[in-house]
Amino acid sequence: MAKVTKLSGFPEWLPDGRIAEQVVLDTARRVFELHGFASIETRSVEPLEQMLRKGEIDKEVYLLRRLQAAEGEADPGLGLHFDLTVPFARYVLENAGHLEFPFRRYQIQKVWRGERPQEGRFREFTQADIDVVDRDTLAFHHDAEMAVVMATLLAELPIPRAVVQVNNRKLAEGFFIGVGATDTAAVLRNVDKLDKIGATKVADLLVTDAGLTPEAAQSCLQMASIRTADTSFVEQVRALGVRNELLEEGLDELARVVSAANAVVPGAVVADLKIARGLDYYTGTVYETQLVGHENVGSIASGGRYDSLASDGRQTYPGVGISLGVTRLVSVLLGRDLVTVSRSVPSAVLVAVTDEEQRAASEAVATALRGRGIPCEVAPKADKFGKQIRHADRRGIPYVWFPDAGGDSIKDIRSGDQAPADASAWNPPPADLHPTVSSAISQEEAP
RNA sequence: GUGGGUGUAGCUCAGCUGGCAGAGCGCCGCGUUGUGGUCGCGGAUGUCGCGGGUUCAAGUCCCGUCACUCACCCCA
Repeated sequence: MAKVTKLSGFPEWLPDGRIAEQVVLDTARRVFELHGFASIETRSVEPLEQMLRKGEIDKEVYLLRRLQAAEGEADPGLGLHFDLTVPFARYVLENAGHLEFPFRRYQIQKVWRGERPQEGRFREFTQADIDVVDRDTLAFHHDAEMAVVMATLLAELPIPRAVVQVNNRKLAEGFFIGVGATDTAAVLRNVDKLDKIGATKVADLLVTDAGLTPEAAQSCLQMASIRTADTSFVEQVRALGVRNELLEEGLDELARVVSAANAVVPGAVVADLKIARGLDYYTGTVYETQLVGHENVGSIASGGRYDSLASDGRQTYPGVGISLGVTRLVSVLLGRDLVTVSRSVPSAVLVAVTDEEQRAASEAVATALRGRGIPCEVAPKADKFGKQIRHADRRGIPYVWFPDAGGDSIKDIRSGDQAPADASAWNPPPADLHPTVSSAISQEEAP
């Protein structure tokens, strides 16, 4: 199940890898729809100024240019979308008059980023995104709902255990202000490196880069190290003795998310106070998701709350959402051999061809099977039966059908069992009807 | 964008101070003339990334270039 990469950062899977990806996509759609999210698709391009608002010129956006553009022709200023949130915000503004609020939507599409590729980092990849958006104010319980839906989705996939880590930017900012920080963004950025470079180096950076006193740095480090599966983080933070109004608000919000989520998906959502996520538009809750045992590939699902997802000047639209990195997840599953795909083709049955004069008889069998929903294909050549069986074996097709004027038979090539069969009545066991994707390893436990 | 590493068969790679381009796996055939897998025997496969240079001679040394890859930045 190897990855084939012609152009770095633009992954293409082999057929069995694609089957694994489709399981993720199908499961995402099913779980999202089960929770009442409506599907939309937005165009692939957005005006540049939309994507680069707040002067973020450092974003690696791919530009759209016409090959035959005339000399001096006006630059359309279009780029391939960088994420699904900005296009969604634009869509909400454009269609506000036609939408019912609160509006719940899911969106599964490719996005493009011109970054340097690495394991789990691509220039073209698929995101599966859910958001809830409302006018003026958005009920807070949706912050817990996003984590619950994503945890539910991930729990249904044949993958290592996933943990949604939640933090709250009010909590972090309030705490940093409470210890005297002036550049809270710098504190946040450095605290986020805790896992990667360790406590002592972060402490140094908090003093040199973020301008904290050594005591304040220690305090921030202690706060950022807190991680609990329940609401006990509140007491742990309070024990550090920092007092701030924004901090209290954040503590309250995060506690509500964690307790509400744990009531639905116990253990799948934890409070982790070092999660920074989103230096741009997130204003409250932030999410990040790790695959247990594969933390180094980064978050596979992230998102957060934004008080003004969109604004038309007279009305603001707050939202909260989370996005699954489908390509990142699938690339880890395939690249690290974490899943087993039962076969590389949809066919459950290969109908053998006795000789080319008898091909019509084989086609008739296939038509009968297909009429009853059994995916099958007819052997491409009337080779010796040994070769036809091998053709099926190579693709993982479990059954070979032998037409015979004296009575058809079907062989399970895994067991070698062969039995008489009638194309108008035979059915494979349900487990063999479609390719299956299963976990290749036993589930790992959390640290 | 910055800094390392690697490019040899379909895949994973070996190839010494320059001297006939290799192994394992896979693939094809036969044993087994219409029932695969195991086993045995046999066989095919190369722009040594690309371009230039040094040399009697370059996969090997030098220069350039492209691609891939890892880390940083940032993020799904």
